[in-house]
Amino acid sequence: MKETFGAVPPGPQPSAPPPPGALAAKVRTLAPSMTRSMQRVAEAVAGDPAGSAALTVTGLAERTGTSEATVVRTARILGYPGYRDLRLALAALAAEQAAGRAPAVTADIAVDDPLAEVVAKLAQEEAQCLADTAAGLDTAQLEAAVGALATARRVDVYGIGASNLVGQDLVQKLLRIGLLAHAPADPHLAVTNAVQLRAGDVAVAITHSGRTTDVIEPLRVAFEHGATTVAITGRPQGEIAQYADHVLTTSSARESELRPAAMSSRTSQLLVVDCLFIGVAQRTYETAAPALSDSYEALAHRHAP
Amino acid sequence: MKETFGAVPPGPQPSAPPPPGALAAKVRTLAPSMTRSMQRVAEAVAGDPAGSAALTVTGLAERTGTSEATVVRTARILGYPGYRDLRLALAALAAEQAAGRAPAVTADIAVDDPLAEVVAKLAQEEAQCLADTAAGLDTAQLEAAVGALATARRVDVYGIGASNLVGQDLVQKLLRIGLLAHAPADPHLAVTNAVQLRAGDVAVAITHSGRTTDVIEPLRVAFEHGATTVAITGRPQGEIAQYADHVLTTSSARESELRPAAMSSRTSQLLVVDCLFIGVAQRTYETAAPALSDSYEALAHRHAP
DNA sequence: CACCTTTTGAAAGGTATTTTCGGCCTGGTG
DNA sequence: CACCAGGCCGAAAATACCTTTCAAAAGGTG
Repeated sequence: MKETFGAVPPGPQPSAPPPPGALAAKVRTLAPSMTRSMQRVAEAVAGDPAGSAALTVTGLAERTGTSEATVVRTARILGYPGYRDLRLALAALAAEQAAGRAPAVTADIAVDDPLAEVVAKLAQEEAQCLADTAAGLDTAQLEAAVGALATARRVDVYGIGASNLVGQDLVQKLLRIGLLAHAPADPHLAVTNAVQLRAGDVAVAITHSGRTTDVIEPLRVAFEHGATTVAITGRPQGEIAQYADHVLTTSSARESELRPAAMSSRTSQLLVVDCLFIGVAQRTYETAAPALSDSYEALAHRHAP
Repeated sequence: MKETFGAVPPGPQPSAPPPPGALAAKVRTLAPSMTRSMQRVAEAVAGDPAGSAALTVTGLAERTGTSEATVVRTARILGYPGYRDLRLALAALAAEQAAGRAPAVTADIAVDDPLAEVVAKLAQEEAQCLADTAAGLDTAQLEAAVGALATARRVDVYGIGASNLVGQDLVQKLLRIGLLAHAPADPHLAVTNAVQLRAGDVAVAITHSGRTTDVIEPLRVAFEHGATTVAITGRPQGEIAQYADHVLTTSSARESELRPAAMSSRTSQLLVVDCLFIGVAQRTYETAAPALSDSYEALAHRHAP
């Protein structure tokens, strides 16, 4: 590997391919798929970006009581080509949070919190969740997914429970711009539907855990039948990724007793769904725009004057 | 490291520690003491920190038409032990100034926005929406609604289209903590249900416009049958308020062509729903907590290992 | 308890950075 | 104009750092 040699064009290209500030979020998202020693490393870099950026691989390995290999592996999991790049990102992150605003850590919602506080904390948590998701979303994957949807002959959306509602949201939106979409709530029906899919069709699976059998199964079937498959999940390493052409990662904020992870995942998922929708609407603007206003007008008489 | 010691004019102090920010200034100050090729390097890094940080010594040497040695020498002049450290500082600087120009009041999402921007704008808009809603939510009304729900014998949730999905979200949550709840999607069914309600029951209506006939109607029926009625709407003055004992106001952010108000209202509505749920869960903690973990465990086997 | 899978660190193998070293250009001088 | 410092510069060697490999250790499983 020659690293970034001739590959860099002489022109100005300031944008950063690796996400800048999403590190803490990514650590949280990916921690479950890490081994113990990797988690130690991830914790160290998330906890002290500045300090870690000052260390070499060997130094960081020593500080975390692991080996160089583990440090590199962790960097890979976090989405960087190697430690060198993680280190750069750490330096950037440190500067950013030194210069910028406080990360604003919210306390968990407690049983005896007054309602006013509950409202504030919930709003804050969900906002954080949105920021994390936006920061961690892989634009290239999104682009690919949007492209597939925009030209899809037919779209199936698989999700169970709360995720099914998100799926229905997507379906409602897609229908409004003229796409053919379904979000079967019944797992058997989902598989039955999936069998019908072929190349040119798109299947979207939504599952926070990435391990929900009832959602993996229809996606697998769709995948094997040649449909383009998209997974919206909080565990991009999960089993579901095996059957997904494009993986869109949602971030899960910390969970508390009263607010399980499943609850906050919905916010992330909806953001991703909205992005998909807007993307598709942009690409099919000629037909989407009139379809949107048509559907608006068609509903007008259902409202009181 | 003897290097060009005697050659450095005694004027400006070489500044021993590695300061992060004032790089451009330093380049200007130290430029006189630099040779021509060094100046080219210094200019390049000062002019495009981000781009330079992405390059290796060799890459930067090529871009500036010099050699690796010169790049390293320049780094030394600028006060760093070597290029490696200059590179880290550059990454930090780039992040810093990127964060600086971040705020940028969100413009509307345009048809030709690149996806990365769409993601950022959507996240920002929804976060704004959350903040607005949290700020505008009447805690007393919320408290009252929570109280009614916590002791309800039965809960009906009315909503159509996207709002119905929000209603289903609420229903799913309430079911998880042992409440009896329904969210009929069919307006006729909704009215049929509403007729059954009596004092001690709760009806929740969700409509952004506050004028959706299909939602007003069942709420009116419920109201007239003595049920406690709650309205979640963006128009607290709307017709629906007439039949609501408690009105919870959602905020609607500005709408754009591609993003109708209905879309952003969902975020607000979900926040309100979450607040209701948490409130109820707090007040029924004794039964809610075990019910929550039961439902979690019951689903465990539906996940792959 | 044997077997297999996963995880881990030591050491080998590469790359990127730093240092060395000699050529070359510049400008001054006889 | 020829010659000679004196320092600038880059090719290549030397080193530091990062990455990969691989076998041992740890952890599960039948």
